[in-house]
Amino acid sequence: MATPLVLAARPARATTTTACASQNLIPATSKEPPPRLPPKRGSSKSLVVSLAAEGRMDEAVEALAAVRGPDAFLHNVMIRGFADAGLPAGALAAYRGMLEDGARPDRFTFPVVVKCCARLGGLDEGRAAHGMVIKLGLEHDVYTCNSLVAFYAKLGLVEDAERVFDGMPVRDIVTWNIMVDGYVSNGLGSLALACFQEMHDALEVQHDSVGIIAALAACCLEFSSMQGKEIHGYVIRHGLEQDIKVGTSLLDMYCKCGEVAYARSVFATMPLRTVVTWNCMIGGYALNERPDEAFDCFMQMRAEGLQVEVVTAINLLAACAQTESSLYGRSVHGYVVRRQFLPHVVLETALLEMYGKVGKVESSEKIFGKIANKTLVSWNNMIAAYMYKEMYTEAITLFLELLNQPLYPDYFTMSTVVPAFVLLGSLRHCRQIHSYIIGLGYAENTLIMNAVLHMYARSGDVVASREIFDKMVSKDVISWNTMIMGYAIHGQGKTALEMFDEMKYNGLQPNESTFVSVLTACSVSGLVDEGWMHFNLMLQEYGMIPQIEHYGCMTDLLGREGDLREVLQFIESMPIDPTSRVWGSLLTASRNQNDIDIAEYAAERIFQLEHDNTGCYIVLSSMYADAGRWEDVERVRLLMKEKGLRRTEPISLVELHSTACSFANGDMSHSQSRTIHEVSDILSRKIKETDDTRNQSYPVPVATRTTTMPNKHSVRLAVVFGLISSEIGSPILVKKNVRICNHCHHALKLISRYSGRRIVVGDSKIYHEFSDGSCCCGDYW
DNA sequence: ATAGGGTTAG
Repeated sequence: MATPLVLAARPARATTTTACASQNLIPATSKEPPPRLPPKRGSSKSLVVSLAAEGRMDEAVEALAAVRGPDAFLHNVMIRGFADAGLPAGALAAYRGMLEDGARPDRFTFPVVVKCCARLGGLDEGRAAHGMVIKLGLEHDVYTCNSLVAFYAKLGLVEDAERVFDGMPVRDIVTWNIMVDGYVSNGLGSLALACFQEMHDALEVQHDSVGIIAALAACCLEFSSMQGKEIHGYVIRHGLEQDIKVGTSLLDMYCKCGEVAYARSVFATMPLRTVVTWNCMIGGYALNERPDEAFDCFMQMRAEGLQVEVVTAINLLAACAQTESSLYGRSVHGYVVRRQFLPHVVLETALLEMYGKVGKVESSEKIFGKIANKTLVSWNNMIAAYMYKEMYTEAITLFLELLNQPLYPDYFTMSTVVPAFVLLGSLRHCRQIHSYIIGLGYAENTLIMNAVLHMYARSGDVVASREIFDKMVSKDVISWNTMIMGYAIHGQGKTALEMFDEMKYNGLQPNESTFVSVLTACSVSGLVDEGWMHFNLMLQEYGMIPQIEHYGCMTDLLGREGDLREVLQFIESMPIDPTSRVWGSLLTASRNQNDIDIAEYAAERIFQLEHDNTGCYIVLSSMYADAGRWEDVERVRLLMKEKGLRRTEPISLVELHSTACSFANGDMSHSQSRTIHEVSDILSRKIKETDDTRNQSYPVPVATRTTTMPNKHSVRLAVVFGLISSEIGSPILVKKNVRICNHCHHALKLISRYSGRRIVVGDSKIYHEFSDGSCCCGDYW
């Protein structure tokens, strides 16, 4: 638009009269620029038309007022003028004015009006317009119906969109494109592709780029590069590959379907690329966990002189998040500050996520605090950042704060925060979060209820898990896997296997994870034959090649049997390189058999893979201690100190009716600590007296502090406190963060007998259910 | 004077 000369001569920022006066372009007495005179117009009608076309809507409204009895055409001009000027609310006001004027809307009115309703998310207004369309007999107009289909699809009302679509006597290519795109934007990839196919058969004309782009987006949703490749073939056959947007969409589709090589070749053969093309390529590398290639691509982009934009930075940050240090991320941060890209919610969220993933949670917090209008994604990422640093209390606190916001937690929120409740190990909290979830209306959301199932099972209440499971409307493989695993970790192997059969009976196809659950059940419950049977079943019946996790379970299973040489042989014959988890399984087996030589061998292998495996040092050290090899205990202690490793402080949490109490080793902080310690001492003495099993009384060296004495272990204090503060006969539930030592395991078996209580202790891997002198784990864990 | 298009966080 041409600016009046008198203004153009003014310095940009000089707005005072003196500045203007000094220029001597405006008379000193005039504070306002002279009124702009409209160019000569033929009539008041054409004045409205030209003002509306220029987007000068205030003036257009005035001009319209001067027209006597404006017709539908002129009203349409006004509506369109507002819409084009980015004022959908104004357009709707103009439409209402049209109705008040008694003008009859026509086939040119509704496409714009309905589109404005869609943009404003105004469902009621859109429905009213739809009613008017029918009243005026315009329901067969293709343009009008197209806008209605798009409107309903955009508001997520796919069925309404389909109803309009189905009722159309004539459809054009745009109708079909809108329907395909409508399915895509509602996450219905396979319906979109079916519609795209149907369109192909129904229309005589070829697909255009718009339809192709929508169909490619559907392939992304379906993670189907196969169908994407078919479309790619169509594109080539019909000469659509020259279209940059089509090329970019193809490249994006390949990236999102994990086919980086194809994406790269599309990229390489594109005659022209836009910034968006580069953004997609950088984002694609990041998505496929190839940060270095993302950086290379970025450098190349800059070398070609392209301007970095916000999306480029966001995609680049995803790559930075995958590097070890915060170095790259910090430099991108500096860059976006210099370019003044901030504030920008998505960018800030990407920054906080990046800092979270490289472990700089304070930086995340700082950014989070500054985001003016946080989205749910911002909250989710901040919670995830806390979780990554194992700051569970902070994660939960933030989650509770989120519940006070006008935002609704989604699946990502829940799946991020539920593990915090799991690790906190408090059933009370589990029940709280469960009721929140119901309150939020997620009771029938399979993904979220799966997380809840898992949470209860991990927190010691597999019965609650089962109740929820039975009530679930639509169970998927994960629900079954979770339930089987729930029984597995509670030592109920038989029930787990029954669930597996029932799952198959219900027509569900087991996947790799199902077998991890099944094999875990067999190993925890010592079902050796069943374990082997299912291990073989994997390949024979389901054509699945056992993965390292399955071998891990088998190692556990064999370790139970006792022949450590056999376990070692099994590990060495595996077609996959054993991981520290597998060697850890051998370590556990050798600890149980008291074979220090093999334990040392396993530990060595673990240290080769993970020099900082704290648990491994602890097991080794306790084996040395049991053997009275104090100089070796000291050696391990020094080694850990050298590496800067500190053992995870064991914490045990006991759940009572109204509260949960946590205990550390040798804990004296509780108000009843004296009594607790006294009772623990009495029990400890009683155990030694009546010990008629394999127990050798442990040597307690002078050098060892009281806190390491087994009867001061956190789990004992928690159990004793549970015993003295709950009703006689009621079960005790304790959750601890590290595995239980054999002294405590032995002691708890006997305590369960003496007290006549069921004592349930969850460690970091499984649940031990002690009753009447034995444990469901069969003394192997 | 009328409808529909590619890139962004988990």
